[in-house]
Amino acid sequence: MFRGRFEHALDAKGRLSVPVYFRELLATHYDERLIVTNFDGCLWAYPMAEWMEIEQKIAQLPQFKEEVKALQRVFVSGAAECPLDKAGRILLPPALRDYAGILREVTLVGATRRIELWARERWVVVFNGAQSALNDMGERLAGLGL
Amino acid sequence: MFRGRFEHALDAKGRLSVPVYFRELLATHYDERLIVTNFDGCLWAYPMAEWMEIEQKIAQLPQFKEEVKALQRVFVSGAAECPLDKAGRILLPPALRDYAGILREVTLVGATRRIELWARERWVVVFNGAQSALNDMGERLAGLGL
DNA sequence: CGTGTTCGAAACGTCCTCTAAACATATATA
DNA sequence: TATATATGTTTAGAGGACGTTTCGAACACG
Repeated sequence: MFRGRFEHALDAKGRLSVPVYFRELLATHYDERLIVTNFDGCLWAYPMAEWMEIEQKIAQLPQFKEEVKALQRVFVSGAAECPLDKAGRILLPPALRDYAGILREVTLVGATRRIELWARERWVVVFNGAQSALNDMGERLAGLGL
Repeated sequence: MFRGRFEHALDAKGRLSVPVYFRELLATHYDERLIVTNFDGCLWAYPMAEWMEIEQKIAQLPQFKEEVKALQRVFVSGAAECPLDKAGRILLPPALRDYAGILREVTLVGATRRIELWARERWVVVFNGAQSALNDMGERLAGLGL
């Protein structure tokens, strides 16, 4: 399970060094392949095995439903395989970088089954938003069974 | 189960010495690893085993729900492992200190399954707030089955 | 009232991990 | 063959992590 936050920077070639902590998780619980896709104004990175499960589920959904088509057109079509190189870095395709507004500074966000990649400036906004959302959703949160 | 209140202070490197009482609880009922995360303007510290249960539950929730994403972005992404060192201290990462407004003085609050860490000034306010809240919530309190 | 013990705070000092940047090599394309 | 793009390697140094010791205050006990 991914958790924790890390501040990294792309190198001149658009490569992002994955934090050692995540690398070790990947090495011990998964393989070293990540699938990265676009969503919510940031990038979602999944270990291959997790991604396959999700893809499988999407494939079972009614293919003519609007929300399914939309999901496929954004979430599935954006997906790119980004294997870790020998220095523990991943190369982020330009299209994904553009989508997420990533130029150099990236905040890596451990989010249980995925890692989110945010352009630093966007993350600040989103984090505060999420926090106030949690306050406003007290009851719904309680409903989650935690 | 954690209970009681303690007033401690960080050292120059941001380390917090955990009260002996909590240390002994950890040693006898858990292992010596704590997961610390940010919530409600303070820090929540869980024994690893407790944390894993919560994380597990979060992983089972619908990942596209707003409240789940918010929870992951605040609660899960804030989580850092803070093992006890040989002097019974934990190192609080700067990001967590900032979040909780902790500079030096910390109030450690035993809260059953977790320990809360508060910046002293905030704690005073929150404690009084909780007190009046208890008065206003007589009925809801009764509904808890105690 | 004095003594001893426990525990937290402070002050040092060292080690070493990790990232980022720079450099080098390979591969592909024109 | 030359140039651009992708991939790999190396290095340095900054920052963080960790351990130890000493001091002092608080407390308990005789």
